[in-house]
Amino acid sequence: MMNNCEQCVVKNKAICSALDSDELIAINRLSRKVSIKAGQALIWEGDDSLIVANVVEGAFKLTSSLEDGREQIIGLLYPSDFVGRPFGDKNEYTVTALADSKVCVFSRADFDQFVRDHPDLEHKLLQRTLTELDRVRRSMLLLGRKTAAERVASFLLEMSERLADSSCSVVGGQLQLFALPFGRQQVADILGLTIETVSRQMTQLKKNDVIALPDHRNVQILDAGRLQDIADAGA
Amino acid sequence: MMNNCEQCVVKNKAICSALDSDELIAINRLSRKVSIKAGQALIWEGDDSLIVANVVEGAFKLTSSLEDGREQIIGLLYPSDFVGRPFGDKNEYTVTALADSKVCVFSRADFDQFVRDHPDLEHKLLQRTLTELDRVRRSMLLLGRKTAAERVASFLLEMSERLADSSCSVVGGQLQLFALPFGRQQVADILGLTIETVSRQMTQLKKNDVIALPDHRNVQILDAGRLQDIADAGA
DNA sequence: GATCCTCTTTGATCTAGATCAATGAGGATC
DNA sequence: GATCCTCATTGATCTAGATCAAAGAGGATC
Repeated sequence: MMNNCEQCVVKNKAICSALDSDELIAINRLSRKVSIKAGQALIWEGDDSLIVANVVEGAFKLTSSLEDGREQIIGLLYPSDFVGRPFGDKNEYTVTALADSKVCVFSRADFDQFVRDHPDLEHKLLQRTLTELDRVRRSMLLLGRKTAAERVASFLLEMSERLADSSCSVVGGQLQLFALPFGRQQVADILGLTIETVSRQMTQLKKNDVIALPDHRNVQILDAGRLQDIADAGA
Repeated sequence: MMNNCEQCVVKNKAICSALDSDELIAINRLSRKVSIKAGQALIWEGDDSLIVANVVEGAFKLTSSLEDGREQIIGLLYPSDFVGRPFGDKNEYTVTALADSKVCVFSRADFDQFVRDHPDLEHKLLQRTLTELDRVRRSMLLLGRKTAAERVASFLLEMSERLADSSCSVVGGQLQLFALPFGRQQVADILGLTIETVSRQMTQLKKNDVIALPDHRNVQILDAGRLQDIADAGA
């Protein structure tokens, strides 16, 4: 079989890292690698939960929407992240590729069974889920109580941290120059704002020399302390 | 020992239901029952995660706040719910009793170890965490994209469902008359609104005969269909 | 290098919900 | 049953951010 776990690029970071080589061979038999084009959906809100997967390459957004088209991004997924709803019957959100991506897909039934038989794997999955829960709760404070300026500042700081491991010019665990993996509309959908408000807040930060914007996608943090102050209390 | 798990009121609903009687005896040795007065905190945001617990009686709110006092309720806990952050070093939120309550407390280190040795318990914990994650994500859509009217309607429906198992006059899995376990300010903190806006929305629903308000704490749903429509799209 | 196209910025105006300010309505306590 | 409380409602006003409406600003494609 071609999709061999042994040579998988995320085998050390994904939940599979809990498995030894015999177990990897077993789970490999249950999986198939699938390519997804940017914009294509992997899972639909409201559908039965039939598959779960590991992100191997690319990026995904997790969204939930209202009938009239209002959309909220409720999560982002990067390589080694786990996607889908094990041990449950419905998917409560849509998962869409933000860039051309590759995932390692399992049927949910197979996966559920395999997890029950491998407590170490289940433990990894629990840890991931707990971490994700913490992250999601943090964004509830942002969505419920923060102003537009605070939201944008918090977002830029989180992105600089989250993208940090994949690059170079790092100061204190934060990346000082980074490329946003999405456009303004999607930033707006993450922050519960409109595209215009996001744009205005960014230019404001630029005017105050807190950040620089070499182009639409790239952001450079000039004054991380100031940005942190704005994120926490709008100062 | 007095706090015997065998006679615990939540033993069939809490994660402990995964354990047989020998295991219950073992976990009993690790636990102590603690009473908490309404308003008292059990866990503080930012503190090291030293304890975890099961709610036995009462209710708790889970909050996160900004320096200037703005507060967001990011979760609610009822009897049989699990509290705390296992397998992690910090608590990211404060847990406060909303009513006089009882919890069954474990040291986090003991609990972590016990869970690792009992995969069925870990599985229950994972299921709970996944369900909670779904719930929290649903509220991200509410906080990020719903109007005040939609938020209040969604809230009333969720409360009627969540309180349903503990009472009588049920229609289609929903409780038609129920007592809110908290005041208007806390409803506002759940919905990311102000107390005045919540109050206005409630009187509006009353005027339109969608709900009745016998008194400040009690709510009666008169037209569940209408309420559902309002919750989903503001109709 | 002109013509699209899509995405972003900027400006003007509007409005949902916040804020400010009384007023009402139980429920303890004396 | 008067005096405090605390909490909820109602009203008047204000404002952050939405909405509406142009104008830039790259990149593709020809």
